[in-house]
Amino acid sequence: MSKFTGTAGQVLEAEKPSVFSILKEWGIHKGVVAALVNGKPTDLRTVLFFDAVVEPIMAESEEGLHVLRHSASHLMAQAVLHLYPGTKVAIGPSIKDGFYYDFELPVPISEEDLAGIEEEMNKLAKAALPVERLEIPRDELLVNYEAAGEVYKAELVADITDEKISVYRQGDFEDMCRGPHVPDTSFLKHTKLLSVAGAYWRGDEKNIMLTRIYGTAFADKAGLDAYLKRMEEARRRDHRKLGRELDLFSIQAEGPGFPCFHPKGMVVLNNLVDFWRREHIRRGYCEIRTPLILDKELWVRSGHWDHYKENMYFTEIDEKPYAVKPMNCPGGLLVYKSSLKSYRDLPLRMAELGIVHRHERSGVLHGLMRVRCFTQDDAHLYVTPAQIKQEILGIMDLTRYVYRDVFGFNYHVELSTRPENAMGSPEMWEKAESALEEALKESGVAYRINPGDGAFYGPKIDFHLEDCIGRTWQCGTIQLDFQMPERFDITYVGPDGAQHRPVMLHRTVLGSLERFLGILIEHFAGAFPYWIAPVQVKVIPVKPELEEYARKVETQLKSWDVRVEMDLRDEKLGKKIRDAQMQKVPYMLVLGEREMSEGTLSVRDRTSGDLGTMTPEALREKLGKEFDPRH
RNA sequence: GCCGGCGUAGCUCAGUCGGUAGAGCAGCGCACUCGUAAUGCGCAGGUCUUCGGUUCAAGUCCGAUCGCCGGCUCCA
Repeated sequence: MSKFTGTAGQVLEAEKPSVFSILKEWGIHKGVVAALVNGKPTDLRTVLFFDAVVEPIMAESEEGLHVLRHSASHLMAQAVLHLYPGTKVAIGPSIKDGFYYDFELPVPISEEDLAGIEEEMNKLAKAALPVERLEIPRDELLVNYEAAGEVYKAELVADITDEKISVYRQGDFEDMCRGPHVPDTSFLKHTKLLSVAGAYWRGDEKNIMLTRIYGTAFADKAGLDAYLKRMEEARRRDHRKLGRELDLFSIQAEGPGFPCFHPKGMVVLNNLVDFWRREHIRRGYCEIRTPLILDKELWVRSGHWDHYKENMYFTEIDEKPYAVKPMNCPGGLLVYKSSLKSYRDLPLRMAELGIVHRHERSGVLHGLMRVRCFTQDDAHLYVTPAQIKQEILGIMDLTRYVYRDVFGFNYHVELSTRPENAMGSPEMWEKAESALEEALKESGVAYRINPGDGAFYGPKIDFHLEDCIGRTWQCGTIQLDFQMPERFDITYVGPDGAQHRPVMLHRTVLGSLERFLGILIEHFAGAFPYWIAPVQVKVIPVKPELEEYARKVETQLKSWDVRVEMDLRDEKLGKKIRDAQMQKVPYMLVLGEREMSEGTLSVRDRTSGDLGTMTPEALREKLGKEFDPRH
């Protein structure tokens, strides 16, 4: 007899019960997909012969969905093998919001084929095939996979040293897997296949490209429907679609990855930059601007030639080689070196809205999020070693202020460490990495380590913002660099009168104006906050005869620095309101005979609708209270 | 760059079996003189991405090209 304890104080003594029977005995078996046995995820079918604490994993919980989706990936693999005999299976994990499975298929498939696979999955789900766990000796499994021509599975087994490997079987399908899984396939009735894509075996582009099918699974229909609806909402917010509809920017075939900003997009960018500049001045930064094109020799000296050439564009001037800058630091260093620096100048915070060009591979371009020319809100801080931590904390404070307080974003922080093509000694890297980590710890923010993702000249702290469908984009970054100061032999005169080497911090807050704008568009679904909206107020006369009064109102608003547009088209009021709403203009002023005779305005808010009439002064006061980080 | 898909009017999309291109919105004109999310009528707008091939005939079939979309790899 073994003794089992539940988390709500349940107790049970039984002889070799299954996990499921224990939960059933306690009456908590409904909606359960697996269980934690002494904290370890376990199948419901598993038979226990030792004392244990047993806790259910509910289908709707995060772990439950993980189990469900992982099982769904097996179900999909089974269906694919039925429909496409000869398919080799690779790996099929659960991921955020769903799952995928990679296959080598005998024939290419497209999204049109997904319906057929779904149908087969539903058939298998209905059949309620028991999902059983087997323990197979490693060597036997390896031989079996090799004999079956399952080269990918064989490769995976070859890397495992355990004596026994667990395999899950459902009907005619078996897959090596840690589990746990649902007890039978009837748990997998709410699945949806989403897309098919290519994916390199083991994520290495030197390897063969497999076919990956993405899908998702939920505990019930409501969960699945809610997810599909959320995806739809995400598409509605896509910055590429809104960018066109709101006439913010365009990217033409003549310039792939090189966006054109339209007048309205420029208003947003200019306000953003205006805010950025004020905030930096407040925080003790100065601003510089360096050339887009500089002598190739500079890039050899900086190490970019050796470490970043593939991403650079080159040109020639008077038969001498030049490069288009992919980063701003070398130019900034030239400015630093242009005069003698004293310790009294440090920390020296030199900001630059630098336009950089980088050759990005064609397949990675994505609206404003991934482009080939972008404006970094860059800054280089030249500091003494003793000032490093304090300056990093200062940048983190600025970042928190901009992301959270000004725009209301969620973000997370990563520490990216030494990459493969790193420049400089391992000791320097260790020193730099621990300095960053120390600052992170002191700041108290949660962070995770992103190994091998540092810049070639130093480790970095990265700030990631979420877009509308939960994809995250790196925006801000703080990079600690001992290399460039050496390479460029920059110095400052210390209090002792001797030459000392400063340390360099590279950092951005917004990251790139382009990407940040893309994220702003999606975050606000195009309805920008008042202070940054391209058009803040739309003046709408009820009929053409009121043009004169409308012009008067327009002039008055302009004199208050309000960005105002008039709609003088010979259209019905409803139409003009609708158009202004769709352009997401924060305020609409409806002007009719009544307003003209009283000298008032009828104000409509884009979210709450008609606010009634007010005097121009009252409107001015109201607009003056709108949030603006520059005030 | 790689895998798969898609390119028809400014935008969103029809276009059957290969027979010589159509709608809505936007634009322009006219009428309506209008009160909080689409007034009506008319006009104009296309080398069907581009180049080549098959065919009596190609938007439609085939190949390439450029671009875009979803991923992978790579990155702000």
